[in-house]
Amino acid sequence: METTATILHADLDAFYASVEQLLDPSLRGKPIAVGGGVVLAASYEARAFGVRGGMPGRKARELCPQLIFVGGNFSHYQRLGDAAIKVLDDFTPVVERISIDEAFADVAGCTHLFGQPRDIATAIRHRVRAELGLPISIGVARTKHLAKIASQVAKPDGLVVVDPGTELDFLHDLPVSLMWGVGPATKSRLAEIGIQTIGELARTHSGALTRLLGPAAGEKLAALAWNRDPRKLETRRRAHSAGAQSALGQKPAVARVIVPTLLHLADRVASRLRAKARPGRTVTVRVRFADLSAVTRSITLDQPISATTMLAEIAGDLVRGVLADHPREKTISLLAISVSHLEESAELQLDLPLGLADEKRRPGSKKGLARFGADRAIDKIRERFGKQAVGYGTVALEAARSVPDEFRELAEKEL
DNA sequence: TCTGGGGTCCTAGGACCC
DNA sequence: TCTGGGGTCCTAGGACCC
Repeated sequence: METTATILHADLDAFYASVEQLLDPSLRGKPIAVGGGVVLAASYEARAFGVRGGMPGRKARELCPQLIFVGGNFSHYQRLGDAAIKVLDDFTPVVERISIDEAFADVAGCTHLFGQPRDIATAIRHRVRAELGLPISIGVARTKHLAKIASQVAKPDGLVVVDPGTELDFLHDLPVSLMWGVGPATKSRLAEIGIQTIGELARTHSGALTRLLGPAAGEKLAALAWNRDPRKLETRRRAHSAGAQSALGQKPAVARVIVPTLLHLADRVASRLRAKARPGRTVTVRVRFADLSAVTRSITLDQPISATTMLAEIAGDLVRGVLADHPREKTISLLAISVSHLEESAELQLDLPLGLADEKRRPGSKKGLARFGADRAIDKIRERFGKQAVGYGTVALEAARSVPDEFRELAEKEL
């Protein structure tokens, strides 16, 4: 069955850094990093020195003394990322956005209008460059996995089309680390049995892979290594969970630290849930200790919640449980709250605190109604005057925050 | 001078039901 | 009383992705 390669994977190159260089021409051609304490993105000039995203700013400066740190024009990132995706939308409705700077598109249905997939990809790259001033790389293949690998190979600012018939030749010489689902742990496990290329992986007996990686991962990698990728594009994916976390440095594990932090995190999460009318049933907290080891604890409620103080109290109970089980840990370095099992709530009014044994939390109780009213009031004030107008203990946390809220919002998925 | 923050998926054991 | 099997949900942890 000889089909055509119609799946595109488009990926803006060094996105945040490219935007900064676009906005300030004096930065072009220079090694720059977006961020401060942590490198959020590095230009290709900086990458040549080994600077990578996620790296501590201090280490980046060691590797590249002339590195220029820039503040981050977050609103422009959102605007330009959206604009690039819109270019894809002009060619086909079958677009699956992966993140702010990356998307799949299937052009099978529009070649009669715009020509071969290669021509469409070329046109997209020209338009993004001409209209937005940004470099974008595109991979074209029959499967999502191969299109994604092709765009990685195409970078920076390139196009790679993998025609049917040449797929395995293309794939099998590449390192396994380019595959979806192969991170540091899997890479080193594969290396233990002498597998470094995708071809070597393809030729490995499936039983050996299953023993090494488990049934799901083993079969998946074996299939991908032979370019068998059944995944279709999903144009409308909704999030299954929403969370927030805050790195604290090294803080004592006491209520004075924990309570306001959880309230702030609960506020971030719960206000998003309320805004999209998607309360959730499972609350998970994560506590990271001084040595960066972490513990999670979760509870699944009978009824979904999205009230801020309710969420903060449940999270507090879970965190206290964690600390009670680890009495020797006196210092915490991170707290996180996540809500999953998200439901569709037709009416926000349904979201009263239900489902706990605690008498005070029964629906219709005065306390529950009062809290519900407080959330509504805060949501309304924010609608009118902005997020900063009112909040929970944000001032106290200001100094500890290492990543601006605007950046956090860029990473949020549509609920 | 030991990496931030928002997500997804898989695994494995236990509880519980049929 | 003992034995077997399958399915689903919950919890905790790990790996991975952007």
